Amino acid sequence: MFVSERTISMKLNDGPRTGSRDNSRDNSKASQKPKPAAGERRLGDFLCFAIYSANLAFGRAYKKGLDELGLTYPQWIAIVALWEQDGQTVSELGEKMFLESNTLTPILKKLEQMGYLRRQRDPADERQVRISLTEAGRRLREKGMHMNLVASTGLKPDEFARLQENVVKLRDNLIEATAEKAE
Amino acid sequence: MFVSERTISMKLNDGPRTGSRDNSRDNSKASQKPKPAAGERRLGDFLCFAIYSANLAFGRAYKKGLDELGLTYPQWIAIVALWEQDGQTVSELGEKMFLESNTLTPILKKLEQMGYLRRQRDPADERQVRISLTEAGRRLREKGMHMNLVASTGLKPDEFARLQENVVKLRDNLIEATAEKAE
DNA sequence: CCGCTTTATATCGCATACGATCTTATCGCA
DNA sequence: TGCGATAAGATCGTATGCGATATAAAGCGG
Repeated sequence: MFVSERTISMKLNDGPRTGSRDNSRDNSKASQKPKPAAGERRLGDFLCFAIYSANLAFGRAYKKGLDELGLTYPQWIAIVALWEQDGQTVSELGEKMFLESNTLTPILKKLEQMGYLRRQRDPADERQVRISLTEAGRRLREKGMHMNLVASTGLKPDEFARLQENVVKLRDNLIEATAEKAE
Repeated sequence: MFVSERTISMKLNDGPRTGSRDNSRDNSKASQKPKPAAGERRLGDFLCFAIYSANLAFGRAYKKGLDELGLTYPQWIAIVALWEQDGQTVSELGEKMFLESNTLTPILKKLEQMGYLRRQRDPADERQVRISLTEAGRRLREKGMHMNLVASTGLKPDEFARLQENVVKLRDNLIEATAEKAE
C-alpha cells in the first residue's frame, strides 16, 4: 500500500503540474494568494480554531495522568459527571456532557466492562437505563483528584475563573443560536 | 444484538442490586453522594470541560454551513490553513493545525479525492509531500466566507477578541507545560 | 384493549484523534 | 562510499462524535 502510494505521488511529480508546484513554493507569499485583501481571516484569528486547538491541548495535557488511571479523556469526564449524582439515566448524563446515546452508550459499556459503573434498566420504565458508580469507580475519582492542571494553564485564579465563565457563556450562546436557526 | 442487550439488562435488574438502585433514584440528591465535601469540584467548574463542550458546540454550529459545502469541520480548517500559504508540507500544515501525519494524511487524501487539493512529493526531498489548493479548493474557501458565526457567539467585538486571545494563551501554556513535564 | 405515535437507548457507518509501528528517503560520519 | 541514525509520511488499531436508523417500551386515542 505504502509503496503504491509513494509511486503515485512520484508519478504526479512527473505530471504537468510539477513546475507550477515548485513555483508556488518559491514565492508563495508574494504571488500565490488569490486575494491578500483586507477581509482575509487567517486561521489564528478564528475563535473556533482557538477552542478546537485548546481542546486538543487539554486532552494531551491530561493524557499522562489519565494513562495512570487507564482512562481516556471522555471516560474521565463521564466519571466526574456520575460522581455528582448517582443513578442518572443515559439522557440525563448526556445533557450534562452534551452528548447523546450514540456516543455515550459505547463509553458507558466500556466503563462498565472495566468495573467502574453499572448499567441497569429502570424497572419503572424499562426504556431507561440508570447508571451508578461502583466502589472502584468512586475510588477512581479520588485517585484522579491529584490531576490538577490549573498551574499548567498559566492563569491566575481570577483569570481562570473569568475565562471559564466566558467560555461557558460562549458555548451556551452557540447552542441557543444553533437551535434557533434549526427552527 | 439489541435483544440480547436488553435481555442482559433485565437480568441485571433481577439481580441483588435492584433494590439499591431504586433507592438511589428516589432520594439520590439527599443521601446518595458519597461526599458533598468542600473540595468537591463539579463538572461545570472544570475549564477543560468548558473548552471541550464549547468545541462540540462550535462543531454543531458550523455543521449547517459546512454541509452545504460538503465538508467536515477539520476539512474546513485544513482548507483555511492552506489558503494562507500554498505548497506547505504535511508537517508545516500540522504545526498550524496542531495535528500530525497520522491524523492529517487521511483528511488530505479525502480532500484530494474531492478535487480540492493536490499532494505531490517534493522533488528536492522525496520524503516531504507538498500540498496545494486547486482552483476548486480556492473557490470553496470563498463560498465558506459567508459562514460568520460571530453573531452566534453573542459576544461584542472586543469581548470576542479578548476571549480569543485568552484561549490562545491558555492553549500555548498547556502545550508548553505538557512538553516540560515530558522532559 | 388495540394500533399508532412517541420516547429512550442502542447499532451502524463514516470521519476524526492518536499511540505505535512501518516504509522510504536523507543525513552523518567513519 | 557505505551504513546506521534520523526524518517525513503513511498505516493500523482503538476510542470518540455524530447522523441515520433500528428496537423495544410507554403513552394515548378511539
